[in-house]
Amino acid sequence: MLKRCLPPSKPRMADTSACALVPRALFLDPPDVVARKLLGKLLVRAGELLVGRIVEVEAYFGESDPAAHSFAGKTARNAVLFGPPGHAYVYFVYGMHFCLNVSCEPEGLAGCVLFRALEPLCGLEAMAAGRGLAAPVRASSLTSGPGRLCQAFGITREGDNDADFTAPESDLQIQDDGFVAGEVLVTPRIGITKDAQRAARFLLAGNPFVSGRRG
DNA sequence: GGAATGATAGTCT
DNA sequence: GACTATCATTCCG
Repeated sequence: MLKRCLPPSKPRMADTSACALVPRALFLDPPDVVARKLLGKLLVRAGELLVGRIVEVEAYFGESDPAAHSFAGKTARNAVLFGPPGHAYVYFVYGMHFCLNVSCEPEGLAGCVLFRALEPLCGLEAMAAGRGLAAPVRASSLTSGPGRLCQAFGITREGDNDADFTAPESDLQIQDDGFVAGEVLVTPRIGITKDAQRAARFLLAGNPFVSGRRG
C-alpha cells in the first residue's frame, strides 16, 4: 500500500495574504455545483485562527430530496436553509454531534452542502484541544468526519447557526487561496437511509483526510 | 483490516 | 415515541 501522504518537509501553511473571501454568488447555484466549487476552499474560524481545507462534502437538494432536512418543508430547525445563500446551517444529531452545512440557491430554495471532512492547516493544537485529544494526535483524526470537524472548530448551533460565511466581520468564513482541486470523486452519500444510492458526495481523489472510504 | 454496537438528546408525528 | 446527514469502542478474523 502507498503510504505517500504529506511530505513533512512541506508544511502546507495557508498563505493568508493570497486568501480572498468567497462571494455570495458562489452559493447561488444548485447544491451539487456548489459542492464541487467548495472542494479545495478554506474553512476559517477567524477568532482562533483555525484553518482547514475542504476535502469532502455532500449535496442536499432541498424540498425535492427525501434525504434532506428540508424535504418536509420549513420548520423552526431548518429555517436557515430557506434564507439567503452562504449562511451556516448547524444542527445536532444522534444526541452528541453537530453538523455544519452552508445554504445554497436563492432565498426561498433550501439546497445546502454538508461539510464532511477538512485537511487541517492552521491551529492544529487548538483543534486537538477542542476534540479533547492529548498530543500527539494524528492530523487525520482531527477533522475527518462531520461531527469531528465541528468539534475541532468549536461549532455549535447556538453560536454558529445562521453565520454568514461571506461576511468579513463573520467569525466563520470560507476563503479561496487559489488552490485548484485535482481529480474529484463522486460517490453515494454516507449515513442516510432515504435515496441512499444517489451520488452526491464529492471528495478530492487520494486525499488522506477524507472520512470513511476513499471512494 | 473490517463489522457490529451502544451512547445520547433534539426534533417532529 | 420514533427517528436520526455520528463517533469510539469492542469484537472477530
